[in-house]
Amino acid sequence: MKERFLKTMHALTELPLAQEEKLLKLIRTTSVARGEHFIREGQVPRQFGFIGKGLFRYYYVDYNGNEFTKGFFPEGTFLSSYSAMIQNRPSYFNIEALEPSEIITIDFQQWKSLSAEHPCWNTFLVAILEKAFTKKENREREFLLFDAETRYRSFLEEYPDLSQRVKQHMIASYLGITPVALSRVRRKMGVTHTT
Amino acid sequence: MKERFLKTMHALTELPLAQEEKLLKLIRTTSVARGEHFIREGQVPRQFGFIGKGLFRYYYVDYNGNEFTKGFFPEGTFLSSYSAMIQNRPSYFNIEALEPSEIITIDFQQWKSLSAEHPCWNTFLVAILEKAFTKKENREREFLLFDAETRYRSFLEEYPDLSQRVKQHMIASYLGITPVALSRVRRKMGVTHTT
DNA sequence: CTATGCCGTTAACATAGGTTAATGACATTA
DNA sequence: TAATGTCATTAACCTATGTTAACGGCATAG
Repeated sequence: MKERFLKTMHALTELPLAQEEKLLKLIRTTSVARGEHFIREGQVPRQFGFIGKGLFRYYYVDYNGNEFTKGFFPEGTFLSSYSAMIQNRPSYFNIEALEPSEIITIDFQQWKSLSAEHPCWNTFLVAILEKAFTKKENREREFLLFDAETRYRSFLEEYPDLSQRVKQHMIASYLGITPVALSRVRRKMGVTHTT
Repeated sequence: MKERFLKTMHALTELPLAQEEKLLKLIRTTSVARGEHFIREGQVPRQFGFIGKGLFRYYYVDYNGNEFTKGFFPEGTFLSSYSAMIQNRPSYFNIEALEPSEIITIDFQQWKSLSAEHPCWNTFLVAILEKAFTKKENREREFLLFDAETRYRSFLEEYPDLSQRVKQHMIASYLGITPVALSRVRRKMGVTHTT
């Protein structure tokens, strides 16, 4: 897992060896059972993570108790309620493991101290934030321009494996529709149900 | 305008005087007429801007020619098709002045050279990107959780002055609905039309 | 002043998607 | 095996929003 983590880091920025070693001293590894939460709505995040193995989803719950999936995060991606963490306020959403997962965690305060030490960390942050921003921008575009069927096709293209790993009602909640509506879209598209 | 620009920069990061002076050598000021475009879909952005006075909107056009407003940007904010600019690819959306405006422009290549010189520029970028990300995240949340009326109320809260400065069909296209639907929502809310 | 065009409203109708409930497939547990 | 629970599908009905078209107010050009 550490290797995958370092590979991902290196792809995002150049890391001086001394800095890399300091970072490695901050990491902890944990297992997360399926259904377990990395963060719950209302909690102030004190750490962020990196997924070595497994799958997570971020989701909101509305005033009626309905769940809306903000995103899916598979192995090789970072894990955090970022806005809440940097503003030191409660998270608006939940992060839940959809599969038994192995993750790395890093304490945010320790990370902040480290990142103040060397400019490479800001380069890293810029790279991460640019990626995240571009992704959100694209999602905004799809909500503005596309109907449910087109958003579903786009989801299938972007995450070809997830339609096998994730329950349909969660995909529906990611698309902003009900499971019933997704089922209708699938029938219209000629997709057939496989368990 | 230069003063406002510097004030905004200082609010985002600490600028060594030498760096500030170099930045000021890069800026150009321009007037943009109402209806004129800062960037058009399909163009590769070569510069970004800062709005000293006026108002802009970012908008997509779909395959049917319908316009969808991505966002409104008033004085004191930055102006760019950021994802396209950093990836050196054509912009997916247009940026248009809704009012006669005064802006500062900065050439992206020159900015890149400057920003490589000193870590303060990455700190600045991180601050900007965190803001932009948080804003997009919030918009995603509203599309997922809220119906059109709730999104309209939220728009009115976030941009109290814009309902006076912006035509309703543009507000509708920002909310992801038609002008007809917005008019219905307004009637239901008891809002009365003032020109 | 008059003609024109743009905009917001309204109405009538069409459609996508929400809601509820029933059903069958499958997996889990007693 | 039987009982239970979860999930995707389907149907019937409902509601929000899209589409088209008519209308009136207002600004602007002539």
